[in-house]
Amino acid sequence: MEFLKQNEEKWQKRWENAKIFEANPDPSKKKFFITFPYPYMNGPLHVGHTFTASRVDAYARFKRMQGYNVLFPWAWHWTGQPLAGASERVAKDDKEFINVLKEVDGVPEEEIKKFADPLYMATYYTNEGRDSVKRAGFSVDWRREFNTIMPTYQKFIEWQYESLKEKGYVSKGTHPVVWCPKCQSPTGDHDRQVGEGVTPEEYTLIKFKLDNETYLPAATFRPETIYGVTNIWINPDATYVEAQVDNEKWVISEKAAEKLKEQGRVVSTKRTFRGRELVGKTFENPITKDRFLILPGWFVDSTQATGVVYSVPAHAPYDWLALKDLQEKPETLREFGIDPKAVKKIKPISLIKVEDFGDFPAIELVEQMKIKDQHDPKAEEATKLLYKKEFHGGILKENCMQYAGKMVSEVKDILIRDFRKQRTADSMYDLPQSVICRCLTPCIVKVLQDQWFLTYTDPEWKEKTKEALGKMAIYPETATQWFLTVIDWLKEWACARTTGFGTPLPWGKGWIIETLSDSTVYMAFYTINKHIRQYNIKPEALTKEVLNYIFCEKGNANKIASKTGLNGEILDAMRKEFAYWYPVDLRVSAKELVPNHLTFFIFHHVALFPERQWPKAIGVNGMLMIEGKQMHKSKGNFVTMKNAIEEYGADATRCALLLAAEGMDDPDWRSENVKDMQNKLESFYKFAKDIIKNAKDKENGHLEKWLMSILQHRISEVTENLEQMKTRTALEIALFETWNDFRWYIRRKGEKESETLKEALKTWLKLLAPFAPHVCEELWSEIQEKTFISTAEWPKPSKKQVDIYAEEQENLIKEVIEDTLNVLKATKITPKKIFYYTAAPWKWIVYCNVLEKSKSREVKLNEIMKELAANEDLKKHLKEVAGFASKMVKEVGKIPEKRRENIPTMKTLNEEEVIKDAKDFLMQRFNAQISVYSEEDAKRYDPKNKASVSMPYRPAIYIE
RNA sequence: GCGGGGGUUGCCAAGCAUGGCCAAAGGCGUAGGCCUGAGGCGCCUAUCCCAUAGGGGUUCGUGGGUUCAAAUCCCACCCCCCGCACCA
Repeated sequence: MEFLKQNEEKWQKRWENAKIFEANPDPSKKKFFITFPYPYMNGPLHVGHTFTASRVDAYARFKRMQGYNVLFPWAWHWTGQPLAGASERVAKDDKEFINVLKEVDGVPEEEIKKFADPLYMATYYTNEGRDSVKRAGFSVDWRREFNTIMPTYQKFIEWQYESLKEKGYVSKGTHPVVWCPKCQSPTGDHDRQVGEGVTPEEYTLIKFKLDNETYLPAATFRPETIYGVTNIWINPDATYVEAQVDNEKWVISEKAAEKLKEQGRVVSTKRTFRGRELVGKTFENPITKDRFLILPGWFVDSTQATGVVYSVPAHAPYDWLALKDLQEKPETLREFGIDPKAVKKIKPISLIKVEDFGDFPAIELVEQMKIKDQHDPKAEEATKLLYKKEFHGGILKENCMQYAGKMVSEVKDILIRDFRKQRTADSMYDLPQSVICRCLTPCIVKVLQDQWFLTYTDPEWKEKTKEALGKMAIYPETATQWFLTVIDWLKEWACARTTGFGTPLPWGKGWIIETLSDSTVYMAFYTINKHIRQYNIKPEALTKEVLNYIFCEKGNANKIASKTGLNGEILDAMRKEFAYWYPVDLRVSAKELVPNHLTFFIFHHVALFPERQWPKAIGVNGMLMIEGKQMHKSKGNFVTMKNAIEEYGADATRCALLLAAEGMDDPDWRSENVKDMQNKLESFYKFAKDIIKNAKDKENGHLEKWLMSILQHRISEVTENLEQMKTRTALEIALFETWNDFRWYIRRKGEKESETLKEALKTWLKLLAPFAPHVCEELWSEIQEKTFISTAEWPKPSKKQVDIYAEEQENLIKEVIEDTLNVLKATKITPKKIFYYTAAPWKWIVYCNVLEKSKSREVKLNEIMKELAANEDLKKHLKEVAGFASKMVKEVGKIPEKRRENIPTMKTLNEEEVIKDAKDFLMQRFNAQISVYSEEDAKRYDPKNKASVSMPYRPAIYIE
């Protein structure tokens, strides 16, 4: 229905004109500062953004209605490489890419050309994005908007980084990256043709001694196995070099020498030769000082690490297979001038004790798995299996010197550290698989020098961050554990890079602060950007002193003002604005940001701000799926925010998304569901309008009381769930459950012309307004409310309106229907007459008694009987009481706790009257005549003598 | 591999933390009826199996266990999703 969509734009304009979402400090009101991580502007906003932002907006609107002064700002992330990369592809006339921009992003032809300028591109998407956000009806204060390359923002980031450095959270060091030699830049996952997800791995190099001055560094992930070395493998056909590496003479593969040059080593090659030259020589184990043979190993990949491999046949299947092979080929050995007897003598050396295996697990595995030779693919499998097994469950044996008796997993790092200290070990990086850059150049590992890091390793910083986390509310709570492990796992983070947009590192020429590092405390910038824009404050004025004054209350206002030329009052206003809004009360994002952004967000806040300004809460949600699949531009299933809203309208889009998931579950966007939601909202509109139009009868019968009573529960439920960011549950109740209550009322009443319905509708609209604000606003105005529902007061459940008796009357009717249906179903009778016989008063006494007893502990029949026997009213029925009471004990178990408490407070329910009252309704329902008697009514019609089986809430039934 | 989250009745999805109110909410779909000129929309009813009297049986990834009692607790296993860093 077009009407609802037009309606949306109408209300968006009105909200804007009335400035109801512009929030200013108001000390008389509690504040609530809620944020959505600014989106990266290398493309349009999509339904994933819409999902998270809808949660943020629903919460913002909820809090606003609760009377909080709510600030929900918005900004745009321009920092980083992809924006530059994307515009470069346009500049290079990348057809495929341009097509995506046209087809998926919907960029007009004439605009695309201008995208060769990355700033133009960013501006374009930002403008588009702003339109979409407004069209979604998000309650944003736009006066605080910015992008991250604005000079004023950059002054803020400079302040942040200078402060971090002063506090000692920034360090300088080296860092390995996957590097494209041609592009001369790190090759991120997105820039790769081959090798997604491959990261540099650090090998330990054991420096075996070839002679007094020459080392043969063998690469390994298992340096503990040095105690089991029996020989070294060299590929006789590969090219090796003798090279000066820093101050030592190393023999390594030619490739390795090249690699080491990129890893901060000074390498000069002295001599190049074939591997076979080394074969047959001996070397010394630097730990045990034993000497062993170098043997030919064709399986050695000289392009991997140093091209030198040491052999531990007891624990490495490949080594055992290769050794066995050679032992059976004396002629090959002779070719290399090796005495076959010497090789025959080589015995595996056992050094790890591991469950399920004897001394030589590698040999056992080779036999068990029937691995033929080193070319058998099962050899790889066996290697992995054994590695895992020995790492987790292995214990080092006697021959491992001071490490004997320790678990492999716990001693590994210590051992590496010790070996390196003794200078018997070194390290190098390499890629476990090949990585090829988009430019088709094979990548290498480069160790970047002079890299700047955020020292997330700092134990005190970690501790403080955990403390902050402990004080925060995390929605859902299950995400807390994840945050904790991330805080522990985080290592030093390279916070600067050399290309792309961003704020230059204030002290490091050529470095730009990286995207995930310039977006951690910028929420503080929202608080002052209002003034910066309003008074056109120049970036030069935002000096360190000014910002220290605003954010840290350091310095003297007058002095700072006169020094910078800033108006002192404005300076103070900024300081107050920050002090008013901070801390951030809630930040919400998808779960993919937990391991980086959201955790950084906590880290930086605790580093820069005092405890009272630490964030209060984080909400985490799932990742949006499209028709059950991940959304990807390349998969052609990319849905933009703009398109979604154009097609379905803002309210339907929001509600469909919110209804799809909560917690960390992934919501699924299904166009069918959204379409359906659109229909639902339309019929909701009609339904509500009908109520408004027809409201005239002012009655206050039990049905009215029932409706108002139920509504109070709905208010509590929606409020409680929303409070916990359970947006799905909250919406489900606000929309569907409440709707069902209204339907029940109307059906029972037989018409919908009551004033009570309209009153209830007002509350219902409020409960729904955070989710579907536009349609609610429209209906609110049709009730002739002059205010905005967006700023109306959130309903509070009223105890006075809760009417247990009215609720129980309807519970009785529902149970009567259920039982009747069951009988009809079992008997397959088409009823003409239905007779109900309600339980006698004495049964109610017993029933309530049992209920009361059941509240606390297990019901004891004999105790109950004692009490009942004393009751005057039961004297006449004493014989029946025992049997009935025991029956009730069973029956009562099926009743919800709440009702168990409620029912006895009524003492009794006049069931006969209640059912008689609903006679017309039941008649319609079953299309039969309805008669009601009390069980004790002597004149009742009861041919099958059913009446005696009646129980409270379960009248006896007879159908003919 | 490591870490985090999950696997519920045709589908989506509640419930599982505090075992019994659970044959298991709600929505969708499907079937029947009403409404309509016919649609769509809306409304009502049904939707694990059996049952001529309100009852019984079998279900909650798989296999065990604890218990009077398990979707819910414990153990093992299988499967799916997300993250693993210089990149937004």
